Amino acid sequence: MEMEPLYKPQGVEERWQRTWEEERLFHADPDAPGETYVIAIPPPNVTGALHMGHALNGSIQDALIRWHRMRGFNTLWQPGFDHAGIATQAVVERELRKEGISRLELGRDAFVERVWKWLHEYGGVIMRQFRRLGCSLDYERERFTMDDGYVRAVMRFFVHLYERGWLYRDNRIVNWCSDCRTSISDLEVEHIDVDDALTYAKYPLADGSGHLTIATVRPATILADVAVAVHPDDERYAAFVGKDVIVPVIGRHVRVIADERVEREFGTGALKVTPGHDPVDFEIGQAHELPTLSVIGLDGRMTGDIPDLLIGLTEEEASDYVVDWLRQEGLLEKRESYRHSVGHCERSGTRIQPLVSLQWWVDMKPMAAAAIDAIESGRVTFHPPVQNRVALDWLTAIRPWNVSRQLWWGHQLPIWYCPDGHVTCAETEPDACAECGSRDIVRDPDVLDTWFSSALWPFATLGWPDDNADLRRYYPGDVNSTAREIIFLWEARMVMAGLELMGDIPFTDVIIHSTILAPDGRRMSKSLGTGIDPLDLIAEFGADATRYGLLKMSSTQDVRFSSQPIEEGRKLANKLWNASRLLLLGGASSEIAARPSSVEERWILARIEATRVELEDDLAGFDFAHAVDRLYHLTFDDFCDWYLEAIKPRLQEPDARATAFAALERLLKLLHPVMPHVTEEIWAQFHETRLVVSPWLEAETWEGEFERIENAQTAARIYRRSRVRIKLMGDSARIFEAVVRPTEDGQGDVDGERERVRKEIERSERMLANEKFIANAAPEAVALEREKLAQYLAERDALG
RNA sequence: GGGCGGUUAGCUCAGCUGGGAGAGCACCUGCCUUACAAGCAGGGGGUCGGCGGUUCGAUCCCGUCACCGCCCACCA
Repeated sequence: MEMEPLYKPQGVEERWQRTWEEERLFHADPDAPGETYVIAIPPPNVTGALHMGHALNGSIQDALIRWHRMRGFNTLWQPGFDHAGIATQAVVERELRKEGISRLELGRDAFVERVWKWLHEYGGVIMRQFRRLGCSLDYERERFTMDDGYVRAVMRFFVHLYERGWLYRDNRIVNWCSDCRTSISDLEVEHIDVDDALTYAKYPLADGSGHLTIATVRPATILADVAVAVHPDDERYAAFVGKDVIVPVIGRHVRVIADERVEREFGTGALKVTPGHDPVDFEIGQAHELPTLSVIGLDGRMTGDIPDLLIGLTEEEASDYVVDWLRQEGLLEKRESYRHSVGHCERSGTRIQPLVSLQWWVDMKPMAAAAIDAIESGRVTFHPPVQNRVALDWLTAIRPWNVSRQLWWGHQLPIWYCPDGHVTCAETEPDACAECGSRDIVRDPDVLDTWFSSALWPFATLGWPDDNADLRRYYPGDVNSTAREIIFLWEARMVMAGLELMGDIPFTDVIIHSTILAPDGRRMSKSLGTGIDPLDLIAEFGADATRYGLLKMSSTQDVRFSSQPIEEGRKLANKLWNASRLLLLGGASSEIAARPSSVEERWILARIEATRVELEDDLAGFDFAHAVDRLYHLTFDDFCDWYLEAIKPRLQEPDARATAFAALERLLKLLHPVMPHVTEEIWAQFHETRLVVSPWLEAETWEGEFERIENAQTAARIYRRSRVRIKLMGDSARIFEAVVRPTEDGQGDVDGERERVRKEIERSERMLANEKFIANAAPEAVALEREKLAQYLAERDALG
C-alpha cells in the first residue's frame, strides 16, 4: 500500500471499524478463557444523537476496554439503549401534532404502536455514531430496555419490591409537570431562581377582633387554604392560636394553628396552610388532620370548589384576580418583589406544580443502607474520591421514590385492581384478583420511571432474571463511567438494585468524568446553541484525533472546549504515520526483534518500557489526560526526535531495522487504546495479524544508560547548533565540557549561562547558610540541596 | 439556605505528601527542505485572585475576602 506523506484518517477509520466488527473481534464469548473485564455503556436515549458527553465517555471506556482486551482479559463492553419514557413519548407526540392528531385521539395501544414504528425508522442512530468513534462495543449484544427479556426483569424487580413491602401506593404531594402531564421524581426537578412578587394579605378574624397578615408568592392558592399556622413560641401570635380567620375571596373560616415548621423570620411569621399545593403545608396538614383541597388541576388550570368565573383560568390569571379582590376589599397590605428558587421540570422547563396525587412509591431506606455499606467498605469506589462523599450524603438522606408516571410509553405497572379495590401485583397478567377472585380486574394505567429499569442495566442486559452463562461469567462487572449528574439517578440505584437482586455490587469502580463546557464557559446545550457536534470533529480531524483530544480534556475539573487538543491529536497521528513511513520506505523488515547494539537503541527500548509502566499507572488510576500526554511526548520527543534521528544513517543495516520495527511495534501497542485506527493501519503494513487483539507489552529490562543518553541528547543538539545552553545532569562532566567549548563564530551565550549559574549558587548558598534550615528541614532535603550546589559549582568551573 | 470545586504564561490546562514555576497552542529567532501541507533547535512572556497567618522556607497548609461554577435543598 502506498503511504502518503499526510495521514488521512477518513476512509481508513471506517474501513477498520467494519473489519474489526466483521471479524467479530469485539465479541465477548463466555466460554473463552481469561479473567473478565466488563463495562456496561450508559444506555443512551433511543431517540438521541451523539453529543460531546457521549464522545468523551466513549473514548474513556474504549481506552479501558481495548487496553484490557490486549492484556488478555475476556472483555465485554455491553451496548444498548434506554427507552427514555418522557423524552421518547414527547418526540412522537410532537410528530403526531404535526399531523394534527393528539395522543388521546389515537388511544393508548395505537400510540405505543406508533412509538415502536417511529423507533424502527429513526431510533438508535447513536450506535452508528459510536462505531464511527471507534468504540469496540460488542454490537451483537445490543439490548433495549423495552426488549421482552428486559421487560420481564423490570416486572420481577417491581414484584420483588412489592413483596418486600417496600413498594406502596399513597396519596402524597408530588412534582407535577402540567406540560408532560405526569409526576416526576425529585431528581428530575431543577431549581431555578425566579423573580416573583410576595403578596401580603390580611385574613380577618372571624370574631371581628382584628386581622392577621400572611405572605404568599402564589395568591391563587389562597382559595385552597385550610388553616393559618404560626410558630408555637411566637409571642406575637400566641393570642391568635385557636381562633378562626376568614380566607379572602371564598370566605371560608379556618383555624389558626401552631406548628414548629413555621419560620418566624419569614414574611409576617404567619403561614397560610395549603396542603393541596405545597409540600410543607401538606406535612402540616397531615399532622393536624386538616383536609386537602385542590384548586389547580392536572392541566395547570383552576378547578375545584371555587367561584365559577375562576374555573379554567391559569394560575397567573387567578392570582391577578385574587390580588385585585384583596385590593378592593382593603385586605392587600403590600406587594414586594421577591427572588427565590422554584422547581422546574428538567425536561420541559415548566414550573413544577406541587399537587396531591395517588402514586406508587418505593421506600429506599433498606436498599440505601446496603449501598452505603458497599461504598464505605470500599467495595465500590467513585473517582475522583470526593464523589464517594457525594453519593453517601444522598444515600443517607434518601427519600421515598415516586416511580409511577402518567405516561403511555414505558413499562406499565404490573398492578391490577378489582372493583372492591383489592390490589394484585404479579409479573404476568393474572386471571383474577388475588384476594377476592374477581375476574373483573383492571391494570393500573401508569408506567414506571425510566430510571427504574435503568437500575437493572448491568444484569438485565446479561439475561437476568434467567440464569445463564453470560450472567454467571460477566456479573459483577468492573467499571462504570458517567457524568456527575447521573450519580444519584443511575449509579447509586444500580448499586442498590445489584445488591438487592444479585446479592453483589454491579461494578467496583465508578468514573465520574469532567463536563466539557462550551468555549465561553457555558454548558453545551442544544437550546443555548452552544453545542459542538463530535461528528463534525471526527469528520475534520478523524476519530483518533478526537479521542485523543477529548481524553486530554478529561481532567477531573470541568474544562472549556478547545479544538486545540484535538489538533494535537491529529499531529500525533500524522507524526506516527510519517515515522512509520520512514521505516517502511525500504519495505517491511524481514525480521522484527529487539537487538539493540547502540546506546540510543537500548535507550528507546528502555524509554518505551518506562512509559508502559507509567501509562499503566495512569490508566489504572483513570487519569487519561496524563496518559495521552505521556504518549505524545514518547512519540515526538523520544521516538522521533531522538531515536529515529540517531539511527537514521544505519537504517539499512538489518539489525538496526529489526530493532526499529520492534520499537515501533511496542509504540503502536501503547498508542492503540487511545488511537486505534491509525495504529492498526500502520500495524497492517507489516503484520498479517490484528493489533486490536495482539498481546500488550510484557515487562522487559533494558540496560538503560538514561542519564548519559539524556545528557548526550541535549549535548549533541547543542553541539550541533553551536550553542552553550545546557544543564548539567548526573555524572556527565565529560559531555558537558565538550559542549561548552566556545565555538568558532562565538555564538554561544557563555555570559548568560554564567549569570544563571551564579544566581543559582547564590540561592543555594543562602539556604545552606541558614542555620534554621539545617536544623529544621528534613535531612534528605538538606542533602539534596548540597548536591545541587555541588553541581552548580561544577558548572561554574566548566564555564570558566 | 447547605455542601463541593475552581481562580497558575495571550488561550486551554498540568503541577503527588511545602524546598529551583510546567505542557500544548499562539508569538519571536535560527536551521533544514526528500519520514512528517511541515519538521528541528532555541527564545520572550507568569507579584501562581487579594489580604492575613503557620513555617527556616508557601502555588501547595490554615483563616478571611472577592469573583466563577457545580450539586443538594419543603422559608411560604
